[in-house]
Amino acid sequence: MGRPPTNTKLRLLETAHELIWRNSYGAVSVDGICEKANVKKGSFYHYFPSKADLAIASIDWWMTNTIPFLDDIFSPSRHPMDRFTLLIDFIYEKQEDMRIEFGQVCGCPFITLGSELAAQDEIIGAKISAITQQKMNYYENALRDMIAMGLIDENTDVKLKAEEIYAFITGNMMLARIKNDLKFMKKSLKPSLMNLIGVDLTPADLKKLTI
Amino acid sequence: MGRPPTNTKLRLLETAHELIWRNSYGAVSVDGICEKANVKKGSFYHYFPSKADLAIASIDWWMTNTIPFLDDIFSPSRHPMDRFTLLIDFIYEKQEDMRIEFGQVCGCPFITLGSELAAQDEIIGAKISAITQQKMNYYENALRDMIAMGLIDENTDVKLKAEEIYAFITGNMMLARIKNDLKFMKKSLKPSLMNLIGVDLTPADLKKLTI
DNA sequence: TAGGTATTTGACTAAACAGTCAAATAAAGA
DNA sequence: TCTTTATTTGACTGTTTAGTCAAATACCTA
Repeated sequence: MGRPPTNTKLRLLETAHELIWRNSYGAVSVDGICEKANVKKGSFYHYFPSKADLAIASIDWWMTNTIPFLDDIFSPSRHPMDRFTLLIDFIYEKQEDMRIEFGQVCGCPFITLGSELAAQDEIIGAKISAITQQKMNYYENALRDMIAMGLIDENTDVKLKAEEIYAFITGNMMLARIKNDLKFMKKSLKPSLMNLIGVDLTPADLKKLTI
Repeated sequence: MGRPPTNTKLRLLETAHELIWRNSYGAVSVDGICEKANVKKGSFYHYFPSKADLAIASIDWWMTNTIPFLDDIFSPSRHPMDRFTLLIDFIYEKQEDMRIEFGQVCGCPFITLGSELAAQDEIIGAKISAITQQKMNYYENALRDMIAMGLIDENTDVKLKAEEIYAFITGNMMLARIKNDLKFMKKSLKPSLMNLIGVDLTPADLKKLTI
């Protein structure tokens, strides 16, 4: 009974996510989101109590969308080194797509938003921290498999190493956004990451890791 | 002849820098900066043509302030490993000071602002990219000394390694800001960085690198 | 077809926003 | 003391902002 649900809420989530990712939270207005999503302001506030709530919801929605991809990339059926190289491919391809479509390398939406708002809104800080932890769990899992396979030093502190990996990838995405340039990510991120992880590769193997 | 200069412009630069660093560009208003700096709005626009111009000027001013510290830390008279450990000390102490004073780990002001505005304003993107390069030059210089001293592999690509170092430190500062937490930076950043650089250290030496 | 309910609409507010300007003021030098 | 010049002031504008609300609408079910 009653009027059936529409895709309005989803359109707002998608639009907000895209605009905030491409620009910033502060540079995007509720009016701007509504216009792009073809939604009237009254509808906006029917679905979301505030602009900040939409931002948080859009982050949740994007992470929920991302998990199946991470589950695929970090499938235990894959060789653990392939998981990391596939992760970099996945990241690079998305960044390159956006650069082509919007003329702008956009970096990581979670980190960009978190950096902007963490100091003002501790809910968003906690949310992004949780996502960070969630991603590091995939890394830890893969690192343990690498130890089991004798690919890296068995004394590796996997929690620490996972944090290093996350910080390294994050830093590179941030710099790619600021420079609006994917050269480093394309040419060097994979071999640099393998070196950070502590995998021993021949120079010939390293060369193959350019995207 | 004429009325002598005052410190009004400097007060605006300092205040803008602090407020934008602690919060974000979008969350800070011209009115807010003026109030905190005890400057009337008319004076603001006497010194700066726009809010964006002030932000750029405050970044320049902060980098100019920072250079003497970097020159000291990266003095060729120091052992190159000490340069990097001192750099981490320098970063950590500033972050800890701000955490105590403002209750917030603030991260890197250049990167935070760059990440927020790079997509909207390419002048600021270019400015932050230049600062990034400037910092990496210090790293490269130290890395070359490390090669000369036989501390790291003589085939190390110093340009690449400097980029890795910068991305790694940047990523860690960003995560510290988002989590509002300096634990990783205090406990693990130094040894992780040494490992990334490729210095061979005994476990005992590594332990000493906690701040 | 009537009743119930979620959705949509557009006009509305009040505050905050960046930016303007002419006039007032303070100090140094002639 | 008068001129010159940089600085300061405060009142002003027009726009954009997030958020409100009562009424209208669409559609499902009984």
